[in-house]
Amino acid sequence: MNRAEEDYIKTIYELTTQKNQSLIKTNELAERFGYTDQSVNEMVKRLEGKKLVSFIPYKGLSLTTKGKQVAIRMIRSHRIWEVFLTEKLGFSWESVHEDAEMLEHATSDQVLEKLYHYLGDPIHCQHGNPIPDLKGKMEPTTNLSLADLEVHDVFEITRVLDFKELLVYLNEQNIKLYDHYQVIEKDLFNGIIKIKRDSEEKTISMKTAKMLFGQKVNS
Amino acid sequence: MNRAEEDYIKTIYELTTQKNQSLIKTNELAERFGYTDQSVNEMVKRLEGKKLVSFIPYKGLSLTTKGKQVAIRMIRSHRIWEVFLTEKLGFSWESVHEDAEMLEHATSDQVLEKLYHYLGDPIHCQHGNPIPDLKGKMEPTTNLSLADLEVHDVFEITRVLDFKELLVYLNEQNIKLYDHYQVIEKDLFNGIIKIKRDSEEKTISMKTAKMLFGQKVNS
DNA sequence: ATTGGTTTTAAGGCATACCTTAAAACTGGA
DNA sequence: TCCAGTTTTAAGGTATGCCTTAAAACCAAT
Repeated sequence: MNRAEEDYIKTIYELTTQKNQSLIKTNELAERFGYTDQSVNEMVKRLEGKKLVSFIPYKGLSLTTKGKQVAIRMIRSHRIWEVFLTEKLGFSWESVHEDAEMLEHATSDQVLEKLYHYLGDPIHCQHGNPIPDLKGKMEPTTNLSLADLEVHDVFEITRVLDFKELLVYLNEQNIKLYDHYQVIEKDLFNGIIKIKRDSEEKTISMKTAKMLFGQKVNS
Repeated sequence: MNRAEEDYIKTIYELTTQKNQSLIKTNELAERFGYTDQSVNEMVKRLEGKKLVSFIPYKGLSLTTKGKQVAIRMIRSHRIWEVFLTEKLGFSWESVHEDAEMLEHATSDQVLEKLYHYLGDPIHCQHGNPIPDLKGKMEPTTNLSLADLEVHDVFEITRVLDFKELLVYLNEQNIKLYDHYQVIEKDLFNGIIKIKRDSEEKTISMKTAKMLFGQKVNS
């Protein structure tokens, strides 16, 4: 497994999870990476040869069990490093992605497990994404977003997309993980939602609201 | 700078420092890596093109100022990671080299400096090697070895070679950095040296003694 | 059943970083 | 000064991982 292969595996896993579908297309991968279809096709064949990916021409591709294990190992590594960088080194949550991306590929099993214990066996990264355990099991992620709520609903944010511009915006607005917000207005025509925490009101776009996940709370 | 180039730069620096000479030969590099002379020659040309190495055919090669900076940055990264792995994660000193080797290449300047402060701005790694500062300056290393001493001399070990078999042996013998030992016998014919700490005597080979560095102490 | 658009494959290229074999250039000692 | 041995370069090969262009295969809709 080299860096290029690892990136493919991880991206296939992410796309499959995000789209909640079992098969993805090679051209979706190509678009994500900014590569040509042909390059992706070549790599997919290589990964198929290594039994990491199964590919049915004209249908789509998916990770094998082995491929899934590799992907989850990298996600575990990535999220553990994110916790280290924020909790121990004091990085802000919007600045850790790239560094975690590099470090995750340079981490042996021994280092990863010792680091994990050193961090106190955390269950989530700073963005609320679950950290898979050694067997690859992880807490199911909520896909209920703020945009799915109705007026009067109270919502706890437990997960946000690891997307730099969003995170910078949330910093500016002082919106944090585990904050509770009540929906006070939903203007679908303008695509705007008004939310309130204590006496503080905020107006955010539906597009932004769709990037904040969590669960309803009894108010 | 990719991984291969970084490894060349670092190895050129190490060989130059170890041999205490300004020029090294391409075939020395080839031998160290286990590559052919031709492969090394090609890479040296590439590095020359990037102004990292200067090469005078039939004379030898050396790092340029730029190349030296790159090398020292990597050594800094390597030794900082070694401190982290031993001090924070609890790894033993003989087991950190490979992991530090991987991590050093995956570390941004920001992470390296925050990590350095997190560790309390250490001056040495666990093997006693100095950690260069941000400008590349580092404490000069002692090259006085235990093998250079005479009977009755008292010696403080301040640096040991980062060589797994040696470190395992030192663990077994409970010989640690900053320990003081007195030379009580030097048997050049058999290549053996007897040393004493408190009332404990140890017999080590001259070969081993040559891997332990430090300074004379007034007894 | 044909066709138009999508998807895949084929063929050839490029850069990196390694390899082998063999020729050419240089060095230093007799 | 010449020659033997060392060092370097030349030429061509391999695998990875990307590229372009173009042909072939397939699917679905008419």
